[in-house]
Amino acid sequence: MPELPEVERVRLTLAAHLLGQAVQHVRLHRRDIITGSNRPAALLAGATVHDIRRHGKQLALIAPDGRCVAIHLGMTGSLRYSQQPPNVATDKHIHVVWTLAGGGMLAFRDPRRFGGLWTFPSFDALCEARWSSLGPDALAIVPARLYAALTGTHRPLKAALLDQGILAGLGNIYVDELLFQCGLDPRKWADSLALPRVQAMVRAMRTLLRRAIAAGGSSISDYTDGNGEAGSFQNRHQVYGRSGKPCRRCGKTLVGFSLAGRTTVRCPRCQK
DNA sequence: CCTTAATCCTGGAAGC
DNA sequence: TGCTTCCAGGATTAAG
Repeated sequence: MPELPEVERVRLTLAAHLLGQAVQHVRLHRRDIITGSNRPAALLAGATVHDIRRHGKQLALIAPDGRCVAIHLGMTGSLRYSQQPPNVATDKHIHVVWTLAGGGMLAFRDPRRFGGLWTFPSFDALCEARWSSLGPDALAIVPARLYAALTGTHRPLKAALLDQGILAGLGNIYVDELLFQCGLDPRKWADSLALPRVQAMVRAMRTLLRRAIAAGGSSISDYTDGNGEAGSFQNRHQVYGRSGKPCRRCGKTLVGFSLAGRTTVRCPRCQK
């Protein structure tokens, strides 16, 4: 499940292959994976990949003239670069394949299809239609902004942190990990945190996300980066997926429960 | 405002 | 072994 660290990994690995490369043609195997024009030019055919940006969990491939494709990987989406053509005949989940002038190929694959592509004539149009409804990126947000957002909502902390309109980039894995790092109960009210605690949370969040990126992200089910490489941060998870196991800090049994419609794990001793 | 539940979808795991 | 059932979850939407 790609969250900020995984999407950033994809961005970094793809940038190395795609920036400055011309898109020769695009092969679309599923129309309904795309919102907006699905004409080849809208999918960057004939253009150069000028920039690859990320906001929260979303990516955008941008052409010099501003044309862009926003990509959300959803649960099982992947973008993979290769020198060889992907085998579309045997893999029914490859929905889009870009062929680059240099011969490289980029494939968008998404078995569960919670992800998708959105095409726009300009970067401004993308921002207006999609990114403006997102909160600040989790790596860029300043404490005062997060404090104001949390103070303005009366919900469990976990529910607020999962809300992409408040903060863009965290999903179920990193919210649970962050709350453990902060020693905070996910059920605690978002509007009960004093500013110093939010300041500490932002610091912990940056550290957590940077470490996860450095480790290549978390490969839980089938996540891999743009080169098909798995990450290793799942081996360093403190709580996510560890319900019933001993807390790595205090030894007490970690407790799993449902919160905000999500599987949640916390340490009853370390998180108050 | 807030909540929960249903929806989309497939593969993997669990149960019988 | 082989079938059925359940479950995972990001984002959106509807209903309470």
